[in-house]
Amino acid sequence: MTNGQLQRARAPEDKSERRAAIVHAAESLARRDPSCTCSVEQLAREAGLAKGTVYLYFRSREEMLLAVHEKQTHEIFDVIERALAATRASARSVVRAGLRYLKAHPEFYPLAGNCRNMLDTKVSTEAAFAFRAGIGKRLQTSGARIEQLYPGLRPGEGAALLMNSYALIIGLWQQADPPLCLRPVMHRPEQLTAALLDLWEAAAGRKR
Amino acid sequence: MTNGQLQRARAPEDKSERRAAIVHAAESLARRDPSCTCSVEQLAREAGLAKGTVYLYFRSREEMLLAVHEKQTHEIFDVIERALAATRASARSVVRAGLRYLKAHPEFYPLAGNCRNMLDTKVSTEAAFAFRAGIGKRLQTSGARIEQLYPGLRPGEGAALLMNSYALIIGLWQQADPPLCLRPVMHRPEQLTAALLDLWEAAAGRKR
Amino acid sequence: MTNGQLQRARAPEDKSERRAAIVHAAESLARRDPSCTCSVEQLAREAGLAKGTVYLYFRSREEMLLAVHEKQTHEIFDVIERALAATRASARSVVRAGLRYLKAHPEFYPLAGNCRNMLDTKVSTEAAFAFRAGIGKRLQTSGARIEQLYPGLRPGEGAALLMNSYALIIGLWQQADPPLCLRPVMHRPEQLTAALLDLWEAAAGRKR
Amino acid sequence: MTNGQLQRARAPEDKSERRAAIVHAAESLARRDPSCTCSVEQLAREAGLAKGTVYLYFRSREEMLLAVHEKQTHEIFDVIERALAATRASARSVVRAGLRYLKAHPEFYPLAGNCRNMLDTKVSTEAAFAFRAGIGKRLQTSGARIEQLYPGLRPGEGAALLMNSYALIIGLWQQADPPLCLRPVMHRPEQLTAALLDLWEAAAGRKR
DNA sequence: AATGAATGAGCATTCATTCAT
DNA sequence: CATGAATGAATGCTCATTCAT
Repeated sequence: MTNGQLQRARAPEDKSERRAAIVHAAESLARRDPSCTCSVEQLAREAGLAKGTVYLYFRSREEMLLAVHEKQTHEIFDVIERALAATRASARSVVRAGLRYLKAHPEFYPLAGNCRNMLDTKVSTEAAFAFRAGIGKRLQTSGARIEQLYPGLRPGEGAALLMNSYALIIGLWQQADPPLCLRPVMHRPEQLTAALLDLWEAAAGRKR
Repeated sequence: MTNGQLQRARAPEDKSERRAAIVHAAESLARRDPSCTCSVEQLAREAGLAKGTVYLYFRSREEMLLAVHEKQTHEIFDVIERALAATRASARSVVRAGLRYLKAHPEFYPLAGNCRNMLDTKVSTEAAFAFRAGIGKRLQTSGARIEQLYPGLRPGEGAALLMNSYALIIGLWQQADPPLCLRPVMHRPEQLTAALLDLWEAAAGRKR
Repeated sequence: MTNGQLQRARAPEDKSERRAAIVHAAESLARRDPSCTCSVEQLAREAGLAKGTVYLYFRSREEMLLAVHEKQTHEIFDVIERALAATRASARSVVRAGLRYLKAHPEFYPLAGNCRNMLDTKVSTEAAFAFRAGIGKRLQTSGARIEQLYPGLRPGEGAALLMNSYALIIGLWQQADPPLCLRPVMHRPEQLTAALLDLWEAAAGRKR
Repeated sequence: MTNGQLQRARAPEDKSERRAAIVHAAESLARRDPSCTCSVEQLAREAGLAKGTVYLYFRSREEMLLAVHEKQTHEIFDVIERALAATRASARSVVRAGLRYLKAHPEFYPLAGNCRNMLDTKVSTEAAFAFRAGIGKRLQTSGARIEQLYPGLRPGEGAALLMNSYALIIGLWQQADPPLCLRPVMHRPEQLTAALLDLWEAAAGRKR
């Protein structure tokens, strides 16, 4: 960086590193800005890049935000799979692990909430498909692990349980997170835990 | 209507009638446009009004959309309360009633999905609060009824069950509705029903 | 204009007046800026309007520039028709009249030169068609008058003569106007006159 | 080519060969893309080079396009001079030869049409001057040959005739090429030929 | 109250050009 | 010489909101 221009990423590994750096910068920015309406301008500034450079790594603003969401989703799966792999894995321990991640990454919520919108309109079909395929694979893997844990589950029900949990989490956030001025009716964190456990225990108790 | 202008709404009841008419027009429009990106221009045209007139009844575009969402949410509560009031009310019958409403009003989903965003940024605190309060009251009432039905529930758990159901519905829609190109991992409608029944039956089975 | 906002154009005649005012402003601007690359921003400023207002009267930047070109083209036809209507109309007098107009409106050239580009890409089909139809009609009318003047011409040859003249004028401007640093080979104004007269006299001399 | 880089052009003749190769690639590209809006990126790809390399041979995108135009213009002169050199050279045969070239190189038109714009704004004075000087020389040479053919012409009138013909061709293309939706008033190819012959025969018939 | 003309902030994206490698 | 990553100025257009009529 002799004169203000960035070190250039020439090798493929440098490039994916830079891509990751942009994603990381966006993640930080999102954490600070709960509404997650960050403009490309802001994103670039945060990453220490020129606007145009962002477009070397992402086809559109939303494709970039999707990448952030994707990264975080995979991180959650990592967490969950680790919890599932533990010797004393239980519904409770898995649920707790997932929620712990979310507590540390509150920006996950708005990103997840906008995901549908982004995929619908602003993301190329290929990118959308790749995203989905990646998530889908994790869902299958972790789902299968859950099915081992709870032999009452039929094939696919493990994945479904994960998806339901996810849906519940996002849905409750949308309804009930504080900024919503919902104090009077606000859900208490235990409500989410309890509901998740209901889902998991219903699964656990399933008999074929 | 001497000069192309609409009849004026002078009496208070005329005014709330007109307000309702705007909400109704927006609802129709939203049903036709699944992405729900309708501009104020379109909304006004659909209602047969001028753009400016909309702002006599709503402080912002978002407050108007919120009104649509509010109306629909109350309609769902009506449906659910009716189902709960039936002699042979059951988790299954209530869940069915709710899902039937949603099937007939697919525009509910995107509206609900964007609700959080709207409340966060574009809606006055009072309007947000009023919305929440209204919903909260329904939640309490219907929740209480559910608690009567399932005596194992503690106070508040009926409302929580409703909120959880709602969250699950919205969350699954966001993840799994077809436009998301999620075919491979796509949820099947039964998944939603099954998950909802899990929640409701867990509640039903609760012992103090 | 009590507070910086423009007087509003409500009646249809006010509106077309405003439209004309915008066209006029653009014309002035074009006269000052030979390259005619004016941005919408500039155009609006010149007209004393906000950017958005321009889009109330024109569907796109190029549709506006086309309107300028159209206006000028019709003005040339006016000039030519007047010359043709004179008692002692001759090739020379008509050619002179046209060239006099162009001398006073040098911005005509770049506008005409870019016209093709604009029509090809940035102008709605309807607008393009309307433009062409309008010009076409003038071409027929004036062409017919020329055919009266020179009875050797066959139907359509009058219009063709006008179009050829026009083409020659634009073409020579593109090749030879001073800014082109073409001093050494530069055409002298008489060359254009002479060439035009060649065309007109060839027409005049035509025998059936 | 050990590392994906092109063989380097060291000797001067290698360099002008590469320059010519770029021009050739651009010509091909222009032929395929009638609007001629090709970006430097595309141009470079077509030539099998990196973007930066183009800038080793041309100072700007426009200078490169100008080089294409220059090449084609000289080719037309070649054609015309060959026609003029024929034993039975006539206005008709020369005109025909020129038009035949254009028919085979439709990309000539947009290039010529944009030429003025390029020269005005995006091309260095030296490059513009060199271009003009080159064309000018050809114009003189061919013009002189025409003056031999038609002894009625005064010095310079041969060159003027060529320039006029050129102007007419470009001008009519801009007005009348199909994409302009000009069907009703559209010029027929014969119109161009006829007009050109008018010019040439007027010249031929000139008496001192 | 109703209207709709006027406003103008806001923004993603492109692409010619530069320059570190 | 060749490369292609980085740059960032440049810009047309939208649309929620205001306010003169």
